[in-house]
Amino acid sequence: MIAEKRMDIEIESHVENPDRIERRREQVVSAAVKKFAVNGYHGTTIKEIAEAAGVSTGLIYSYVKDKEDVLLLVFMAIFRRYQQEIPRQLEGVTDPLQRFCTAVRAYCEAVGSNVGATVVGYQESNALSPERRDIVKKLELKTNALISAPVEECIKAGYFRSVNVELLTFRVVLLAHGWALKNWYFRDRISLNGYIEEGLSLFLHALLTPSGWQHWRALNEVAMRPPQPSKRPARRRKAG
Amino acid sequence: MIAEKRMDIEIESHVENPDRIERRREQVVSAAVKKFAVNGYHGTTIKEIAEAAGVSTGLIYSYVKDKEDVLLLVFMAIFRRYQQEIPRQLEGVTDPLQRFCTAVRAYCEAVGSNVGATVVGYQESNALSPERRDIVKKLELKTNALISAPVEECIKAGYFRSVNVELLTFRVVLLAHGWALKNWYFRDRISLNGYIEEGLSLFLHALLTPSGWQHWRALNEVAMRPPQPSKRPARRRKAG
Amino acid sequence: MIAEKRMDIEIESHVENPDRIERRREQVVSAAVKKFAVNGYHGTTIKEIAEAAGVSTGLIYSYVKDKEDVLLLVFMAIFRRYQQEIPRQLEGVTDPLQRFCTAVRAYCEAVGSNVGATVVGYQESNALSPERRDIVKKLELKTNALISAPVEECIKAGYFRSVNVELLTFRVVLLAHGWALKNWYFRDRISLNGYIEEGLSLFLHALLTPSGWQHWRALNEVAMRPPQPSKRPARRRKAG
Amino acid sequence: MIAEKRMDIEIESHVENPDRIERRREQVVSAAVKKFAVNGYHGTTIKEIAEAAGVSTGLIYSYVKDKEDVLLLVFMAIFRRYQQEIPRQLEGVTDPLQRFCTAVRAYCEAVGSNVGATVVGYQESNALSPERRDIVKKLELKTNALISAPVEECIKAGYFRSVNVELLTFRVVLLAHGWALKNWYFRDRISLNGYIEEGLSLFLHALLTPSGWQHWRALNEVAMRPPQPSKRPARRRKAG
DNA sequence: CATGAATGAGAATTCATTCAT
DNA sequence: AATGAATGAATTCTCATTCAT
Repeated sequence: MIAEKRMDIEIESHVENPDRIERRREQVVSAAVKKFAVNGYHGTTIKEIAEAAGVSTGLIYSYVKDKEDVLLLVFMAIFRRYQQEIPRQLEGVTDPLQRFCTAVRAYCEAVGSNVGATVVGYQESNALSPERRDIVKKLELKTNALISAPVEECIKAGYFRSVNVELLTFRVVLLAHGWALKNWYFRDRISLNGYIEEGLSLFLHALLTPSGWQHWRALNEVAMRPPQPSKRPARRRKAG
Repeated sequence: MIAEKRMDIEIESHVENPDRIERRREQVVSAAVKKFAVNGYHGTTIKEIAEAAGVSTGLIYSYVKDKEDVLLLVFMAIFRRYQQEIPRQLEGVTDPLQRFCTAVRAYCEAVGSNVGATVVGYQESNALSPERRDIVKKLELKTNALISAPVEECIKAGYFRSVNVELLTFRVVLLAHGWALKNWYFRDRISLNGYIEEGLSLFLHALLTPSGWQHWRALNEVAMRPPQPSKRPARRRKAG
Repeated sequence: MIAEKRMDIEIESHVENPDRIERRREQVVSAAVKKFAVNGYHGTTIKEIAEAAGVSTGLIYSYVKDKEDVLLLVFMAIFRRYQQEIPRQLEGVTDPLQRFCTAVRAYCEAVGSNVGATVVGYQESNALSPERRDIVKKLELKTNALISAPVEECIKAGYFRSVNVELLTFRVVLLAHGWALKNWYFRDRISLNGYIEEGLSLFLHALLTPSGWQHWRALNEVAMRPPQPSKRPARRRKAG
Repeated sequence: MIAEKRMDIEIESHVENPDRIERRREQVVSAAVKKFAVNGYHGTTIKEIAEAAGVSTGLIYSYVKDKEDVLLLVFMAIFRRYQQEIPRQLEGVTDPLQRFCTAVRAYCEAVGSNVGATVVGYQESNALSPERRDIVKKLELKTNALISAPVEECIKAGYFRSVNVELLTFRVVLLAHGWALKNWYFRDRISLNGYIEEGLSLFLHALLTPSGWQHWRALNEVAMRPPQPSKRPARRRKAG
């Protein structure tokens, strides 16, 4: 946790006090995300970020080397969120299938609660210098591990067919990011929850083995957190 | 068809001759795609595009109102490609299931043969003014129709479960775009073909009804282009 | 007359035929005046002039060295007008006082019938290169002679007090140009005629000697072209 | 008075401090006037103004929205000068006729001490956008009031014939501006003072009633500031 | 002679970054 | 530490001028 907390420690700052650094950077990143989400990275000036953060332009440069660093901080904040939210929701969940579903939901919800930043992540990733882009790629792969682990568990447990884990993970990631990327389209057509369950259902239909289906039914009879019934006619069919 | 071909003529130009317009714009767009793919829209100057296209900066402004128009032309070129390639490959294919598979493959291949432009499409779409963004959205929805039509045919024929067509279409789109978006990752891990078939397999497993599976097997006995065998243990399950 | 007609012969042209040169230049100047009057010299492009003249941009450069030459042609056209109009109206007028009044009226009317060009003359004169500005200055002084001659005659005849002829001439010029310069203000307040007679009246009151007044009254009894009565209370005063 | 002083504060600036704004703008306007007077508005680049003012190009845009604003500031500076100088010289002068003469002289002197700016005013007024042109027109009319008031007083006092005040005012304005407009001509022929007194004499001859003349003579016997005797032979004639 | 596409130098403007206060 | 005025390099876009057809 401390590692994550200080993940951005590598970014240079003229200021000594680490707490102050953290506080100021949060202030700036939060303002930057807002602005970037509306006008994009290139459409946002440092001055605007400073104003939105309620600080002077000069101050930003005490906590950041250049404008790109602000973007990198935004990326880091996104990934930090994933690293915090997904494990938090997985806490105490032990069943592989449940862990998979929970991870997918947690990821999608994390994206959903920060559509702006996620879109910025996609749209502006090539505004980063190669080195910084590498950092982001690493963070991305690290985040993927949060999804691929439950997938592997499900395969090992015989619930999922044996598929290419990497590709599947990536498809889950796209499911989540898709909500952000095409938010303009989905916004007034479907709820985030509906979107998630429809996606999850597609994955389960594609992956569950017969034993997996059995386990799935068993889980849903205990019914801790059933997917929305309307979205699973298949279950009833199977149940019937 | 002619309408699509001249879609970009609506963009203002000081030059009258439509052939010349088309030729010059192709020249410019082609150079722009190359440059945008490397440095992004904002990271590319008009001068660079002009140089890459082997023309003067002034010339560009004879065929385009401003830099944003160049980006719009790039988008239009992408969509034009979809509108040309997918129907071309569907020509003569009548079976719904085959049409679905062919459409998915054609879409993915179109993206694959123009990764640069597709990524630019994602990354820079918010660099467009609202009106132009609307044009792009419309083109996108129009392209989606190329996928959703076969999906609906498959459902009507009883081959696919009855799912939300819009969402499914969108998922296919993401499958295709995913190849471009994460190309940096997949490039040295999997071939485009492998990527496509893995994705297609996932969709089929998720969607095919028993009758769909039957039809699928029948099709593959004629065996024009079978999915990789290792990916279909499920069939046996259903059959059993 | 031929000299004036060919006044602009010094401007280079790639075209041989003098008649064609004249015709084309007239076409261009007339278009230029229209455009300049609305958008000024700097606000008008060669392309716009060409369009307004119904020719190609290239053609203009066959009859003119550069854009400034077009402006110079405009100036020349203005002065040609003065040189034509004022003498034409003075033709047959022999009385010095009448010649003065006629010259003033003719000058003002010439300006009035070409407000646009006159304003351009003022506003853009310093857009000319020094050499061309010198040409314009010479033309201006030459035009002034049309006014200063009658003034001198009037002084010699004892009708006018002996004043500084140069200054007075210049004041008459300003009277005429004033109509153009402040046209935005006068347009809906007074007619050109009213403006002229008021100005003329002021000059006469300032200049006429007693013998001048006497002559003036005599002239007006013959009454070829009396100033508007309402503007000459002074006469009555003297008469009384 | 304070209102006038801060008139230009209405022009947008990124800088808050009004004193700094005023100081910087003066710096820039002063440089701009110099440059404009030589090369005109269009012939002067922002870079040149910046260099002449000893600042960076960027700085100018902290105090001004665009280049046109610089021109507007130049205009405002001209009018501010009139609004300051003319009232200052009229201070303590109560006699209508003296007020008229003083106002005319003050106006001409104000113009004379800033020929460059005045010429720019004429030549470049149509370089302004309509809204800004309106501002300038209003300022011009406001300035005219400084002249028309004494004129009306003189008429009311019976010193002047009853003439069209607007037209007369305008003629006085042209007298003053004429010095600037044709400065290239007058410069080596006559002093500003000679020019003024000749002009004033013309007006007085044109306007003074018998009672006006009487008052005039009385004033000049007290002889605070007599017009150059050589320019007023008329008086003697009348007196005789 | 006439055309109009092509050129490219030049201008206004923006904005990341610095630094004196 | 914080401020925000100042800098100036970089970029988009324009338009006078040329020249192949």
